[in-house]
Amino acid sequence: MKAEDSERRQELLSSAARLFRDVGYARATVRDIAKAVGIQSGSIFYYFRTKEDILVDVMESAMQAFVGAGQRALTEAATPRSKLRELFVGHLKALHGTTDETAVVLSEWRNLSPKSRRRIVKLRDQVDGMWDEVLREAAAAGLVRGDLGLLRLAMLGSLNWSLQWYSPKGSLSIEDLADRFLEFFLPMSKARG
Amino acid sequence: MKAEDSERRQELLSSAARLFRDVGYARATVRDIAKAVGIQSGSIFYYFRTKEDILVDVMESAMQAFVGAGQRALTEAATPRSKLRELFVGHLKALHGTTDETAVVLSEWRNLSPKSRRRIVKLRDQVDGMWDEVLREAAAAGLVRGDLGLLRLAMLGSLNWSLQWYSPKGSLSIEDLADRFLEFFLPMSKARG
DNA sequence: ACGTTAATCAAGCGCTCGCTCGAATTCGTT
DNA sequence: AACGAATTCGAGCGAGCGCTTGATTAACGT
Repeated sequence: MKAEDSERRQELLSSAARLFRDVGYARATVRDIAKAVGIQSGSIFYYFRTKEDILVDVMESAMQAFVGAGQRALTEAATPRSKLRELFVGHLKALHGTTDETAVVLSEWRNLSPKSRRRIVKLRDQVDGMWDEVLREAAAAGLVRGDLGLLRLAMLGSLNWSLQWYSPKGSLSIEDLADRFLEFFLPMSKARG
Repeated sequence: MKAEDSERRQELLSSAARLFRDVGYARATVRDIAKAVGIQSGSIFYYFRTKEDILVDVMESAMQAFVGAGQRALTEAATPRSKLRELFVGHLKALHGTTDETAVVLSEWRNLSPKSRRRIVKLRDQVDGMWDEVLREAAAAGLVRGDLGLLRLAMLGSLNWSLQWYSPKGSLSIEDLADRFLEFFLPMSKARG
């Protein structure tokens, strides 16, 4: 098995992701990451050229989670309103889910080299494109109005900020949260689709 | 003049704040901060016990800027809608203004000790209280509905996220941005006050 | 059983970091 | 001018960092 896609490598990635999320990229040392999977710190560099390479991998797959959530919303929902709802739910689930530590992609941009940053930005643009598509349909259906680019930024801001206060362990489910937020942004049209 | 409130100390604080904002707390070294004001790195510790003390000071005065913005909005605006608008404008101005580097208070919580964190949280709660007060009035006037705590989180999320994309140098003024965002959250009631 | 390659270890290099400290300098007061 | 206090310097300590390297072990096809 090639080191590029070995099991150990995945193990390292997910341990690193959790550490990056919990204490931040700068404070998470390669020794910490190694200890989390039970190997010596030097062995990490058999799988990754640099510590930054680990971050790039983590952030890229985190962004991919958002892309996937968006694509699922677009294909599995029919009406503009339900597409928007699924976009909300999918985004929140990606943010607060347990599989990937997608939170890292929101807070560690600073530690990326310009070249790596461009790679991630491309994925982010893909996500933005899907939102804009759904928002255009929603606007055509009279659900929303105003500058749709600004609306997307407002919506994503609200959703992403949930990282600062929301816990899936609480009494508010992700679906409920998505519905409440959705009502803030389109209070008219109670049962339109 | 006591070292507690000397001019040099203020100089250090504002230089440190800018560095924290630009490259993050972890990557901003005390040597960087010292060089920015033209002294040796060791001299910093004549004014601050630790590097973290600098961050605490920066974050505390940043939070104070938001408190001040909120108080101004509450006293200088009359109707619920205009209070909310001034809250939006004041918050955005504090975020993107040139006097304080308030952005630091949103991104560097992780580097605070539990004790320091509690100090800042207290100020944040004060800000939240003002928002809730305005939102209660807005709800009473029929401007908004739903869970007001969630609404506050949604609004502040939208505003705070602007840090990721908004630049005051662009064609969109802060007042315009505040108005557009406000319309997203209360599209009915065009001219209600 | 052997040889080859993949995977891991153990040690440590070179560097930067926050911070210390005694000496030197500046400054206000008399 | 002289003194004490406030301020700054300059050198460096000790620790932790990312990363390297040569040796060592594990895994596997033949």
